[in-house]
Amino acid sequence: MGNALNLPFDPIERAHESWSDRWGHSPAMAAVTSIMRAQQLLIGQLDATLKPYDLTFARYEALVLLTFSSSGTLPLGKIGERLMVHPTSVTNTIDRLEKQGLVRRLRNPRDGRGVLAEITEDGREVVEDATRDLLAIDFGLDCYSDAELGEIHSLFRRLRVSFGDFVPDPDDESSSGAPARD
Amino acid sequence: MGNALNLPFDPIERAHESWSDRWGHSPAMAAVTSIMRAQQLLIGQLDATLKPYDLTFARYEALVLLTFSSSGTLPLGKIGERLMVHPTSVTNTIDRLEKQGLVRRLRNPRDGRGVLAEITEDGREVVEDATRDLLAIDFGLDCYSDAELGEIHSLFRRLRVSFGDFVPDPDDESSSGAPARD
DNA sequence: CCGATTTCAGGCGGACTGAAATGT
DNA sequence: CACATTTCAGTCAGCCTGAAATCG
Repeated sequence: MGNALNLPFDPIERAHESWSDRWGHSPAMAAVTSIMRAQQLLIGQLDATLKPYDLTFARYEALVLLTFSSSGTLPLGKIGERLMVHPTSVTNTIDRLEKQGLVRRLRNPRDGRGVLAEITEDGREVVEDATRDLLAIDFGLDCYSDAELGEIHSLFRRLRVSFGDFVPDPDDESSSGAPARD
Repeated sequence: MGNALNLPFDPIERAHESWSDRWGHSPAMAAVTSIMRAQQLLIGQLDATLKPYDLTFARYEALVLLTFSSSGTLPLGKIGERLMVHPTSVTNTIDRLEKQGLVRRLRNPRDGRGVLAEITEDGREVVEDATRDLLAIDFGLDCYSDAELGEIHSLFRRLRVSFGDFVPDPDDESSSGAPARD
């Protein structure tokens, strides 16, 4: 996984202190470095957990998305939209999954320009097994309570809105992180 | 930057709903996908902000670290330790910064095995300018209050401890995220 | 000789750009 | 024709492994 440094001090805290001395206290600087490191640790553990299946978290997500479709198929473009990844990355992801026999490509019967990815029986089995393993490690977040996980989810939803990922439903107060006032 | 999808729905929320139908409610799954997306958005904006200086956030961090040293120098190994990156990644980072004239390599006078990276005058200027720009966008986190930023920092400190990044000072209650007892 | 530090060669998965192929 | 969808070729930064070189 490449971590477990066990330093006798917190390197991020130390950087934050030096930073404050030079440019002034910046909670944003401390937070952003924390987020970067957290993501690095999490993706490391998730990918390590999926390694027995020769999957990465990105490919796992694509596979899961296909199981959510009633027909087990989705146009590549839809996959890219839902996973928020570049079209060429989708092609690459589906290429790998297809070589592993976890999906197959079909011509889209309703649009000759399009291609459908269809999950195979092997793919469905792998998703079930991999999901069991990921749930067993709580997606790397077992140090948090459900309430804290909800807090994280809610805080970052706001960030995604502010970056224009999606337009929040004005009737949904959970999108703002604060109670709605009509 | 590659984002600003402006979807009429939240793709992560939708995935979470389908997930709940199939494998049960998992706040961890929702949180981890939020974290992944947040990191992707943030690194995109940080790197875009640093592009005029031909820097990435990773190289910027190395440069900043050097300014924190009183001599303006650090052994490469120390840089790797503080930034929590692989030794070969440090070599690569310093290579690039050296080609840009922002650091230079020196033989470590106290250890013939070691190499010191020293920030140049150009390097110091670039750090000041780049820092100004990053502060101007609040490191991409301008949608949060200082209290929320502290919350994020504190929550992820706990994650980093649980992954063994460092051993928390037992006298420091901020390391646990919960009040200390005796 | 053992161990620490850094470098080098090389591979890998992911993200991107630009252009092409194909079909609506 | 313009437009949408996917693919291909190629580049790039990042992260890793394994082996070498250098020195304590």
